[in-house]
Amino acid sequence: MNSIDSLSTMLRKQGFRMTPQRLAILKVLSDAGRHLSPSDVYASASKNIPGLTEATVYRTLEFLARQDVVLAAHIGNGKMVYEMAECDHHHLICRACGNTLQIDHALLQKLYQQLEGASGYRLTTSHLTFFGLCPDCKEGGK
Amino acid sequence: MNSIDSLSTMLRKQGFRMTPQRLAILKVLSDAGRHLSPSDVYASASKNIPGLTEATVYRTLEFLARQDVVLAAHIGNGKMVYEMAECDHHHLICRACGNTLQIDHALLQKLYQQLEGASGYRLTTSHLTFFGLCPDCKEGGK
DNA sequence: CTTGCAATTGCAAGAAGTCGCAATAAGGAA
DNA sequence: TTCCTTATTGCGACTTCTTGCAATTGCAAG
Ligand SMILES: [Mn+2]
Ligand SMILES: [Mn+2]
Ligand SMILES: [Zn+2]
Ligand SMILES: [Zn+2]
Repeated sequence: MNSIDSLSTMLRKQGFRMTPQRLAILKVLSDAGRHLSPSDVYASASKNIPGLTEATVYRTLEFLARQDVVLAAHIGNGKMVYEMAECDHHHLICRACGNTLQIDHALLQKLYQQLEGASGYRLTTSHLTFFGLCPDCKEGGK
Repeated sequence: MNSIDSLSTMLRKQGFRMTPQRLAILKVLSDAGRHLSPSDVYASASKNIPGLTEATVYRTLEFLARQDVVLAAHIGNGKMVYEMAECDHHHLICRACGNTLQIDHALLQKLYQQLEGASGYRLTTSHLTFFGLCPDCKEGGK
């Protein structure tokens, strides 16, 4: 649990508290290694934390996202999803068949610099979702 | 209502029906000229269509988005928003103060071509939301 | 080890959004 | 105009997500 331990230490230094609920939710996300919905997280984490409520799951996921510990995304299935913030990436999803592709953030690096230069903003988004048609679905549609 | 008339004709040709509900919702969006939430649309449109239900508003907005007549976005206030699809643009929003900036799609044109080339997908998203810190808020935070 | 404060939780109510189904009605054909 | 097909609506139940508040509890200080 090295990663979770060091995250805990870091968060405690910021004045936040590491409750059993937070640790369990962090462990679920860390073990899954993929996008999970709040109800996925609730289902797994409540096995170890019997009294856990869904409201706490929602608040914890939002908290972890604000601290840049997890990434949040709308991937078009009507539910928010979360995952540990490890590699910087984005998603490209086919509107027709749902096929998805990861896009390395490096590809957007130049655009980000351009946007920062033009706007004066400091960009912090690092988990975009692009939609389109995959090579297979492109054929039938057009 | 030239624009709505021509949209109606176009949609009818595709086999869709232009109901009073759809026309009223389209007029609300067209008159507003800005992002509206489903409940904003419902509040305005139900003045002219007494029996209108929120479920119909949600379904109509989703329908119009799928037909590329309106653009949908999550702009970070917890509610979906919609607007007529007129100029292609994106949004850059300050996480701290909420200040927003429009970004012309032309700035992303090159990235889109790059992504399409690398993935084989045909990209259809044209209403992204970027988050960051505006020049003012950047100072205090860092 | 105790104590105390404020961060966090559970609870419960409510807002936001989705969906199946039967009734309605748009609009093309006759 | 009338008829027919089927897209669309209203309804109601349900899922997803948010929020105020009082009770709990992490954890730092003594
Ligand atoms: Mn991801
Ligand atoms: Mn917009
Ligand atoms: Zn596809
Ligand atoms: Zn700002």
